[in-house]
Amino acid sequence: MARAATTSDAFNAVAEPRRREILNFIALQERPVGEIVDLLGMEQPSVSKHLRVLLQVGLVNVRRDGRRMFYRTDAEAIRPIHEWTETFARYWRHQLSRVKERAELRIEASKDIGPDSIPRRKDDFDGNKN
Amino acid sequence: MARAATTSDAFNAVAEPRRREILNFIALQERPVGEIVDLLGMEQPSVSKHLRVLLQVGLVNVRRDGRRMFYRTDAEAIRPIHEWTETFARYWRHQLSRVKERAELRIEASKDIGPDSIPRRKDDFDGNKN
DNA sequence: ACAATACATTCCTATATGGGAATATGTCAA
DNA sequence: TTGACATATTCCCATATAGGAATGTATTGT
Repeated sequence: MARAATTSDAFNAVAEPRRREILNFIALQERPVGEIVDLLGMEQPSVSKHLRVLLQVGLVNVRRDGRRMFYRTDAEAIRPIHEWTETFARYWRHQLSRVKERAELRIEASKDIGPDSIPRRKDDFDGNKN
Repeated sequence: MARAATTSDAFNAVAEPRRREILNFIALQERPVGEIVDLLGMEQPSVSKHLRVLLQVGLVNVRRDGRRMFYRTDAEAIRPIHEWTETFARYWRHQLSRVKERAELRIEASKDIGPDSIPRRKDDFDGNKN
């Protein structure tokens, strides 16, 4: 099997950086394609294709006005991603407090032993975590 | 150009559902590969390959113990994704309250004009948003 | 009807993929 | 050393890109 289609879900769709840029750009206000092209500096066909992908997974809505198509981000479709990452938030919030504690310990220690005894960042991750 | 490598960043790495499953599974506790294979019901080479991708983008850490390799999710690497989605959270929170308001209005209205005048969901998005 | 404008689609191609199968590597135990 | 165990890697292939270039389609103004 090959990689899943970009249109298979929001996760795959937003993996592409340009598509995230577009979503950011049209989050507050709907915009016609031409504006996206101009302000984000992408090729028009490229933008149309990206918008098509986003539309298929429900990440954007469209509205036609004359010859222009106004696209806008539908934030609701990003929610599943947010929720998936949210389950991990408690871990890094945890880790953050641990890092803070350690930092304080280091400050205490360095008063006596000097800065050379301060472990580099890498050791926090490579070594014995348990 | 083809699609960006799965190893290019966390966004691309987590686009694959199996990899998200793995990340969920080893979030609380480090696990040897064999356990992931058994409990998630994937082929061993497949798990190894997924773990390699996750390792390359820093989404997991490894520790060797004898012949076993213990992997564990590094939640910190998921943070950029969470933060990107967080910028949209305010929109759907917004929209939620708007939906609530509208729901209340509909309830009021339906007392007088009956249920047929309730606009279908689609109209909320297609129509005049500004 | 016709030209101009605004988008969408098609065709092309190099490239990366994920799964299956087979094999290689590394580590321990006797 | 040898065998067993745990994991990693390689090979093969069908598939889906994303971008560039060219072309198609829809809509408006005259």
